[in-house]
Amino acid sequence: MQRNKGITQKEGQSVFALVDCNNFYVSCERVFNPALEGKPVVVLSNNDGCVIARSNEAKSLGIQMGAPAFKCKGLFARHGVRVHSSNYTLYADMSKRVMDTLGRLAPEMEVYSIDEAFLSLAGFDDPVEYSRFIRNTVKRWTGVPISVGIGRTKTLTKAAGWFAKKEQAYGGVVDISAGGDELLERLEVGEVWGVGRRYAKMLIEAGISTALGLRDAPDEWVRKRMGVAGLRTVWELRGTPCTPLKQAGAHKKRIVTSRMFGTLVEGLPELREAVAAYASRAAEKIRSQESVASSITVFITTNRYNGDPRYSESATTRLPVPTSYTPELIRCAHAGLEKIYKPGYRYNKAGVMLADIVPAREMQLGLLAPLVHARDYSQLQRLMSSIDHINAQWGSGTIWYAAAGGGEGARGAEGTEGAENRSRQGWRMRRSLLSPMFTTDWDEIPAVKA
DNA sequence: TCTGGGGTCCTAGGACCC
DNA sequence: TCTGGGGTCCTAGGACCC
Repeated sequence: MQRNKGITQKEGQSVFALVDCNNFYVSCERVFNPALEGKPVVVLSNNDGCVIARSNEAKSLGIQMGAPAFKCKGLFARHGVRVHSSNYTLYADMSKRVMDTLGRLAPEMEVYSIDEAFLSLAGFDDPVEYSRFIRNTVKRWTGVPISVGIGRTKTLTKAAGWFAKKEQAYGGVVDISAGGDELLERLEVGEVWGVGRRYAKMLIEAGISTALGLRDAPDEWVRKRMGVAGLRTVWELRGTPCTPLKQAGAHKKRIVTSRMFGTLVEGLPELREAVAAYASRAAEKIRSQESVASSITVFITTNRYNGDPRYSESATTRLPVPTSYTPELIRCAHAGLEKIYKPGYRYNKAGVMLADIVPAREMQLGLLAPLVHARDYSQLQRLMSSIDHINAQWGSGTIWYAAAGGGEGARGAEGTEGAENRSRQGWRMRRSLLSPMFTTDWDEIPAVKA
């Protein structure tokens, strides 16, 4: 290891692969509905707000990523586009299947996102051939098509992956260590991993328009204009690894649960319900990584597009003792909400963020003594883990918190109206075009007729 | 009271990613 | 009617301390 300007560099020959699921959410829908094959298909964000996944056919129609769904209605109708609400339960389950498969095929891997993973292929005689094998195996075992980019650094695998995905001629696998310069010259600088819109504009104005140009830019100049992160990107383009594979099991440093509401919300009671539901979900997430949080932030905001008077505010509460205990987190979230809530506004989004996260086992029991008897504390932990277990087995929302005003069932919006003392539940999501929970709900597993 | 260097911690905001 | 929901890292500046 050698150090220079904040960059850690590893010696030795490295070979990485980037596995990227093609149009992942659309591919998940297709696995269970083969009639979608060859058709233009899109998947919408929560509340059916905008387009977040497109099949190749939909991309060819000019449908943009992030396009508001209401602006695409005409186009969808004219071309018979199949439109789906997002079904994260299904996608998360499919993702796990893909990642489990990859885990069996590579000695080391980093799950980078719901649809991407980096693998280490150091030591394989023929990484290209092996990547084709991986590609076929994932397709056969899960039904999901993938592309693979191969290179000496993660940044180079991303560049290779871009060609593997965009240019069919490669057959889904591209190794950038052969003919790298030619590919880097064909890659627009804005497509480089780590170069976003701002830097792309700056680089183009400075006369650097391709990945190759960026690779050959002087260190000092890059350092000054793009910081050490930019310098790391440039070194990686040159084949020097600066970002190793992230260890499996690394815990998140922040956990956010936030949603746009199904309809605009004015009253405090409804906001309290929404915030309780989000705090409860965030608490589940943090318990699943066996951590506790030392601070909780609640935020609310009005619609930024509809011309309403705008207001958005957040409140952070430091927890006297780091915790993952749902009722305590709901209590603090409510206290924060009371501080920032202003009547007279129509809110369209709220959220809860847990921060200053530490592993539960590192929390010193001594800290707890003045507040909770140690035995009580372990009882609380057992209670939480029983609830999580039941919800995992029988579906999220089987057991929920009264403060959240009714189960956050996987399908969300149904069956909670009418009870006394209950708000109108306008904050719940709209998902009118939802596909069935094929893999995670006993009632919706497809039946095979023999 | 003023002057100065240097260190740490925290926070807000910017840039990026999917 | 109608515009997602997560994350990471870095930097600059202020407060505070010696």
